Amino acid sequence: MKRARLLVLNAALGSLDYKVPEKMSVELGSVVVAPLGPRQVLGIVWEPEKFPDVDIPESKLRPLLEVLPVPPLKPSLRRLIEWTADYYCAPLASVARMSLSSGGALKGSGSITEYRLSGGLPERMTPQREQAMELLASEQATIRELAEIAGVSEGVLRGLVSQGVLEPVEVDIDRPYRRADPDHDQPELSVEQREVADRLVEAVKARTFAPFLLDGVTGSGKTETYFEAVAETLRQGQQVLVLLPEIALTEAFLRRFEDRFGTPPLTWHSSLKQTERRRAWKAIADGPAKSNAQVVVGARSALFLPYADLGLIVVDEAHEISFKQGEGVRYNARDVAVMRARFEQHPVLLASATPALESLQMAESGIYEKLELPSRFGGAQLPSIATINLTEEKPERGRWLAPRLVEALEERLDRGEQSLLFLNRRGYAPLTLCRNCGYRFQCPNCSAWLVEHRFSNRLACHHCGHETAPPATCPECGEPDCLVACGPGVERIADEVREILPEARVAVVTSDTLNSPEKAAEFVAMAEARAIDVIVGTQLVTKGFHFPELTLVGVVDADLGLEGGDLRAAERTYQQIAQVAGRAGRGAKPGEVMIQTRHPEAAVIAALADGDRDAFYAAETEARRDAGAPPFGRWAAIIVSSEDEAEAKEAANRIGGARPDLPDIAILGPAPAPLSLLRGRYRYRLLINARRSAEVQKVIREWLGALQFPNGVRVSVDIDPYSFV
DNA sequence: ATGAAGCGAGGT
DNA sequence: CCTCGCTTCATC
Repeated sequence: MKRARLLVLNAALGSLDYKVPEKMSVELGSVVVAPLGPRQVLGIVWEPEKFPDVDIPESKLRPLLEVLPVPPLKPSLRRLIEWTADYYCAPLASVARMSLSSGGALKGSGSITEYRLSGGLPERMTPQREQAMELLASEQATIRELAEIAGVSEGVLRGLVSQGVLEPVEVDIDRPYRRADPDHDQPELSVEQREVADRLVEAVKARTFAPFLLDGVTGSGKTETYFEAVAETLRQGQQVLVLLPEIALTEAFLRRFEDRFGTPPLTWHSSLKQTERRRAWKAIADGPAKSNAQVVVGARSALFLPYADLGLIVVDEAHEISFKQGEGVRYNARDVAVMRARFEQHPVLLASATPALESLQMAESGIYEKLELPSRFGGAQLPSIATINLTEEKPERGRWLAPRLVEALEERLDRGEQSLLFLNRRGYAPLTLCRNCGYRFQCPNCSAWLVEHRFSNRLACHHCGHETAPPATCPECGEPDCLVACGPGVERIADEVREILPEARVAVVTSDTLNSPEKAAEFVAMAEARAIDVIVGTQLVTKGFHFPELTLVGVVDADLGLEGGDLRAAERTYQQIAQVAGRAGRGAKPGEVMIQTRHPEAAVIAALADGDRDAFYAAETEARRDAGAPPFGRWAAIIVSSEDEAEAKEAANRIGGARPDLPDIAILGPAPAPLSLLRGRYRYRLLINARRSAEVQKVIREWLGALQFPNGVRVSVDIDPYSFV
């Protein structure tokens, strides 16, 4: 009898053995459906020896039900899944699930039915029908997805189907994509770019593991340069994965890609529709020869897809902290990308103008090969940077922009140039309080203030999504008209700009306003057409945008990111400000940057003002070395949470009580986490600081493995944490 | 994970 | 003697 050991896609279940029916053929990596009690689960056939000490008698084995018609997961991907689970102390099943993220939808193949408007009208118009027809004007999707988009029930849409208003379209999920042409439009590269491109092309041809750090100043043309490596990978008949940190970036990126290769790449991100996801997944697994899935541009989740033949990974804006997943499997896509390249034996490129200290260190120690683009493309100059000391040059009362910055804004408007104001705070004001009794609006589910959003007239929690309308009277003392907004958010800065420059066209750019690829595209088009004079934005505007007429960047509050004692605060502040400064003067006209701060003497701010990147990295390196922080030591966090505060505290104390006593590992806490209440759960945290030589993961697994916790308690481990909330 | 079984408290 | 809600157990 043939036996198969499955990695069952159910966290905490581990492996289960099954009988392979006579006429069924499975191999390692096959994706199968298996019976589990009264249910069915998805599983992956795995090497039995990876799960030792299992000995189940044959009589207990039930037969597998079905093998899914998809290529088996390759050994390189299975090793990557194992490595990720091991390194980040996550269940194997949770990691494996990311590879099969279209889930059970892979059953069967062939076609599915989608619907679109036929142009006809219903016999009777109802408000729901009208709403549906308006919102679905240019949509084609399954009934379920259309219902979601239109905000009506599926019944309403089925009514429209029977009246012929929505017409069915058979969609073949196996239909291939359009083929990209590596020689569609070859750009002129500078000498510098050419050298870097040649080195990358050579590495792609070599078809072996080779990690690169592409360190190029903002506006140096990194994308065009690595596109040459992409082109070579296409010529080799292999696949490319480009990881980008934000969806807002992709729109501009996709256009540049299409200009270069004649067709847009596949995209992979959380807002893909189910059918698009299925099609992309299948195409990626089937490989470029069959499906034309040659280049995938995606968010970090694209990293675990089952590429048939990957030949290159590019991590663009590799310093971005959003590559680190903050919940579930807390992996860092930048680091896992390097591991994947190693397992698959191909080059990997980390590109950034402000590399993470860890990446620079790897380059310096010769583990990564460093490639540099030290000057801007097309002769553009890097912007000049000045600081404004807010303790000396004070903004007017109730305002946030210093007179010198206001003057500079006026100048740009007169000259018809664009300005960008950066403040990493969404909404109108971060805190609302009652003038009469001092009541502060707090989230009921989180230990955080509610942020006023004046544009949508809501008080919102940025952690859990809780929202209320601002009341007319204070909920505490009942006084009317007594609520005051404290501190600025981007909306408030935008208001201030409109007051100072009434004729300026102001755009607020945050994840609230640019929440879809369409909105992002619309913003880029307006900015390029110079229909916007002043952009006020959060960190979203620090990335990737290229507006040649933008010549002034104002950083409203450079000190914001330095508060709170985050281990990476200085580095993040440096990166954010350097990146946003990099938006200025990318065209023919020189750029100017003004940084408002109360601490012009702080090392980060001084380094930015002097344009002395090396000084910043040197100071930060020393600080990290002293603190035993990465890359010189390692951090990990254990987060204990429960809806019951006493229970969470109890569990955390028990973990603390069982702490191992080892010479190369220091354990701090437990203490309430900085956000001690988050989404209705009370949180306690232990921090672990280890020497590089310590086997942190092993220690943590053994430490926590020996303990048991009540039902409502969740214990999660964060290796190399980025967020310290 | 998640359904089934086991078990004490309180109700008929 | 039954029902409800909760904990414990097993799933190949």
